[in-house]
Amino acid sequence: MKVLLVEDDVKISAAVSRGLRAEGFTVDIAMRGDDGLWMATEGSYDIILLDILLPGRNGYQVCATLREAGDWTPILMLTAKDGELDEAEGLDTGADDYLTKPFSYPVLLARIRALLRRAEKRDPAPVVAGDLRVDSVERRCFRGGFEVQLTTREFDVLHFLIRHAGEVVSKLEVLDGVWDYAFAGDPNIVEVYVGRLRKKVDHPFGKNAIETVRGAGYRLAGDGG
Amino acid sequence: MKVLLVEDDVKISAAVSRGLRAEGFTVDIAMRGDDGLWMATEGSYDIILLDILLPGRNGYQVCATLREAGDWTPILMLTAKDGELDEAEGLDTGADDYLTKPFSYPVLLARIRALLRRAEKRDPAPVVAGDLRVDSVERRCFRGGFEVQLTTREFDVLHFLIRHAGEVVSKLEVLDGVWDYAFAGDPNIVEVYVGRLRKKVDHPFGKNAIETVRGAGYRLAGDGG
DNA sequence: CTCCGCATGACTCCATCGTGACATAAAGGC
DNA sequence: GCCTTTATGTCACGATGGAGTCATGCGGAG
Repeated sequence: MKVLLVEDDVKISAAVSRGLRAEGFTVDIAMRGDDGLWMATEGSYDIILLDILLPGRNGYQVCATLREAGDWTPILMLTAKDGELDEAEGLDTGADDYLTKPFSYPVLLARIRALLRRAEKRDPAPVVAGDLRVDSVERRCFRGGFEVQLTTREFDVLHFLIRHAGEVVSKLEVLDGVWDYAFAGDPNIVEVYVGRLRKKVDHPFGKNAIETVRGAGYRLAGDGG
Repeated sequence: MKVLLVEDDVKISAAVSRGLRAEGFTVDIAMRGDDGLWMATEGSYDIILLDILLPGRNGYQVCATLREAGDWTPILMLTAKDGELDEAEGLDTGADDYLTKPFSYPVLLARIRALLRRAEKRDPAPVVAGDLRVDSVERRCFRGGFEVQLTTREFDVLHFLIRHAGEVVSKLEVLDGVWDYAFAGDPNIVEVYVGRLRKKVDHPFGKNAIETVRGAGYRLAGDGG
């Protein structure tokens, strides 16, 4: 699960991102409104946490621009103090929820989970490919009815592949979709994780679920098997 | 990949074009708005970088004129300073993105790549010719309902031919379109790949899907068969 | 008939991918 | 608090398939 946190207060963003990462979220941080907009447009996030008062472009504008562009990623608005946010205005620009600072971490987490559940219901992403199934809320994976134990990263990679089942996804797309924006490492890491996944979820016999398309990337078999 | 840069500041255009050429882009430069418009109309570019303040005709006008003429080449607007560009206005004329000067080169490059990716996805280019069909997302090729295994290069060449189905395309055009940039090698490579494609996708009997036009290039049969 | 452009099969080399081993960092048990 | 275990990412090496080169043969155009 990828979270985009757009917040210029370093203390808050540090605390929030640390907490969310401990929960297994992958967190990207933007400190300016325009940067946040850019990252939201380019990246693919499961949820966006958006401060109102931001340099570059305020939260309302970011939110409105995203919605105009047809991006309906769940947005949770963060507002510095009661009254700063005209709630009606915030919701009118297309935000899904708002939270007034100071907020406690458990409350934030609860709101995030609630939004994710709601978004999941509204727009269910494919979670099944062949006899593979993932449960994104519980972070569990099943093959043919039997559960397979996966680590956080392994799960994220598989989840990403299932959401793009049938498509060829390049290693860079996987990297962008699963790892931090700031991840500067070797794309070889994708090969490593695909390898680990194959060991765990591929059929012992028969054709591989994750197919290598040389020079292009990987393809998870779609409905066909 | 061909880039049209419309920019009257010589320092900027020199720096940008040098950088982009190093990345393998083919860069054409126009210093006036009307020249840029003409080049955009005449040539076929993958992306246009368009300054706002230009002699001859400003960037908004160039952009709007192109869109009116049905030209949907991705356009990245460049604006000299914050505030010069009324963003709403810039986007309303049909620009796909905008970038405020001064910008760093990596940011420019990232934006260009993002626009190209986006354009690739929304590109409704025909992917069917006769009983041949290619799916660029799944990177698969079918002849008469049966899948044909192609390597990356073979796929790219066939994809290019199908996008130009019915037209005669010269070997150089194929080279330019598939090998993208500065390929220093033997143009004979195109003949080699056409040969390999014929082996894989042509009918064992009956007329060839890929026709040789001696002295001019190749033509992939269009809807006719 | 002759020439030039195209077709084709064989061959080489290198980029890409797969994998096991290892360094670090975080989590958990005692 | 210390030690063990598990997870993440790095690296290097080996295997392999495909990209590109080349030489030769063919055939249409003039």
